[in-house]
Amino acid sequence: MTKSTLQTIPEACCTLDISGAEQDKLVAMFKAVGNPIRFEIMKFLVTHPGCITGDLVDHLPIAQATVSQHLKVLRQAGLIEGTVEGTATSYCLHEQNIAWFRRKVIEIF
Amino acid sequence: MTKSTLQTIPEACCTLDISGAEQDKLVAMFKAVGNPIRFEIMKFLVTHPGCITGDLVDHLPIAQATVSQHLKVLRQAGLIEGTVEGTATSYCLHEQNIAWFRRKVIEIF
DNA sequence: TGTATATATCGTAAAAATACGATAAAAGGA
DNA sequence: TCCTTTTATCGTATTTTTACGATATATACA
Repeated sequence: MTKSTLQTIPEACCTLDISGAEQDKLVAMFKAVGNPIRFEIMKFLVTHPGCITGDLVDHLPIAQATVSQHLKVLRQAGLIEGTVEGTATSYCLHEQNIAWFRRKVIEIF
Repeated sequence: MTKSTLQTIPEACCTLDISGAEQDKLVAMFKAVGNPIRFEIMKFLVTHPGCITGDLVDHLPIAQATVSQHLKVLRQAGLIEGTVEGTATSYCLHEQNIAWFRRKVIEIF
């Protein structure tokens, strides 16, 4: 008797309205924030909106180049926004995308 | 003139009540779900609660050993629970931890 | 007791992430 | 214009993650 004859996959009890590019975007956000340093950056931006890269470099135990790299990951995930101000760059959470993120988490989990 | 003399770190506009082991746990959850295969597993468990490992192996484009490894990551992050039933293992979301996860996301973001 | 089934774990190769120093780029001030 | 400041990017070493086949483990069944 083959496996497929007996196997009972539980019925889908519901549907989940996420897939494709939207799902990829959400997973990228989870991945971005699923790193201790990047989570710490997000925390710092919640409590210090508009701070510049140097503030984060001071706050974190890693080199400037690495902070910059992490900021890039968060930017590309759409979680934060950088604004060039003179020689500095000011960072904030990307409120609109964060709101979307929160909605999706609530929707799915 | 030194940097510290002029630098103006923006005031903390608020506090964020997460740190230490709790923060580590949350980051681990984000990391676990921040992988396309593992997110797909979570989705499948939402729609097919109580399914067994083999169901996931059938549903995913990767080897059984790899699925098992991903399930372990999700288990260790506290996102899912496995129940041994005969030779099979039935998986479900860990509802209590998922609820905590959702609360924390809402609280922070 | 032997065999089949289901899953977890082991060992390992390949790919990706993380970190750093060095350097480029871009703006401001002397 | 030259120097300083700030940040991003490049090149690269190291670590971690991801994937696989092979194998161990544990239950069920004949």
